[in-house]
Amino acid sequence: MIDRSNLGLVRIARETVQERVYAALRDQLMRGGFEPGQKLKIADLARAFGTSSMPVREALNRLAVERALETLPSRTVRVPALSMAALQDLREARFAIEGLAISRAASKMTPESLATLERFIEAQTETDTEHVSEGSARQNREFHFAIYRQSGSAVLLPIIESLWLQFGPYLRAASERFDGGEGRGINFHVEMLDALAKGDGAAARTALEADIGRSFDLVMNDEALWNAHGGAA
Amino acid sequence: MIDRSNLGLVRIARETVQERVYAALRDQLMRGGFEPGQKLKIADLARAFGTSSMPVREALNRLAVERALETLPSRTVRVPALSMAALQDLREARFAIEGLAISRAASKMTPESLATLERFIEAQTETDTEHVSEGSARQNREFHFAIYRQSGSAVLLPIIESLWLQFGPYLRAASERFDGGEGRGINFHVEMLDALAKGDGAAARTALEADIGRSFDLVMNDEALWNAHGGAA
DNA sequence: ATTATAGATTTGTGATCACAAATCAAGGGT
DNA sequence: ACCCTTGATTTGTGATCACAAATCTATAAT
Repeated sequence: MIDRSNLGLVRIARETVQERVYAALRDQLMRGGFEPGQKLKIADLARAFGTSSMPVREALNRLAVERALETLPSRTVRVPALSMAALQDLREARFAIEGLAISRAASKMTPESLATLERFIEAQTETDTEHVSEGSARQNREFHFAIYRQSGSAVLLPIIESLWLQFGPYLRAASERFDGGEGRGINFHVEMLDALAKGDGAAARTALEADIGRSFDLVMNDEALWNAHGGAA
Repeated sequence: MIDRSNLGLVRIARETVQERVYAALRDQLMRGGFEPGQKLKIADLARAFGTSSMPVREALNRLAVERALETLPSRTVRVPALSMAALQDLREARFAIEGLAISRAASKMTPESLATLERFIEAQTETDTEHVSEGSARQNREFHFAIYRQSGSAVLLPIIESLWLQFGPYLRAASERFDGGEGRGINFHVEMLDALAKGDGAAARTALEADIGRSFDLVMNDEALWNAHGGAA
């Protein structure tokens, strides 16, 4: 089909079609590009990506295993619609797991990693005055995962990514409300950075929980969300 | 046509070939049936199962996403060989996550669920005098997951299953040492049950950590394991 | 004897096709 | 009018094949 003869000595690890499709779908999910409850059909996506059904079905499978998507008994795949109880469940899990990661990171910070976090915060405050929804979500993500990566835990990282994927479809709603909301002044990221700089794991954890908790509050207090599509999944 | 009007209540969901293959491989991994570092080839397994390569590759993919297997840059799949550091990482994660699950379960126990746990312990002590390695591993698994299920967390359960899968290849070594070891008398399961019956989440968590910690100690103190195949993964 | 290289073999990825279950739509019976 | 059934369409699963990258092996050069 496509001629990909070896023009590129540059390429180290070859990139499979499945990975491109997976990355695209994952990104879309992370930024809330799909509606909760929306069904994803293999043939549609294959046509959209210009591939056969094979890479798409493997990408969907992978996302389903990561709990970013759910498989109905009829084998069709859809974006999960979280109930209020499911959101509480997810929030508690994020508190515990990301809390563990940040408290571990607190004792492993280096001047370099602290500087990196500082740069993220600066970039954050710049875009903050503009529009939060778009670039800031990515900045936020980078900031958090820079910390989690610093925890040095190969076990926790993929788990946390899965948790973020599960919250993904609601993240757009959260950041949109955050955009116009009143809580803009408070920046928990600064608190987190300060605590990490001091090596104070407990304080860092507290600030992180406040940060995560706010996102959830924004979603869970949004009446419009729960009237639109029945939240009982 | 076949009448499925009333019979349909029995059968819940049709079983795909992929699921059978997945279940078989997963079970094998859980009981330590594969060597750490062992490479799994699609064609071999397909021949062994009498299927085409398709269901096998999807099952392997799924297990890789669940971290029960790892994919090398050359796309070949193998059973991960955990380093000492990786085991410590895994142990801490299990402390935090399963600890959260049991402390949540402590406030949700019912007379029925307590009775179920008690039955597992009785069955355990019976097989205990015989041979631990085989049936007891399953009993142990059932006991733990009965608790985790009682936590009511749909988020934590699949995460915990993934953690158990990661420890799977070393579980055989642990239970074999446990078999002849001196620590037989202590049964942390009883402590866990007592704490759960009182609704004491903290005590249940402590007992659970002792239980998990012992498994890891048995593996991590086994010199033979680390001399055989270099533990630095 | 060791390393390098070229050819052969193995192995995974992606496309295409056949099949069966599920979903949807229309028509008939109560 | 409503529900049930029947048939058509859609959709996912599994098999087979073509291709390319990776691995292995044997041969040749130093």
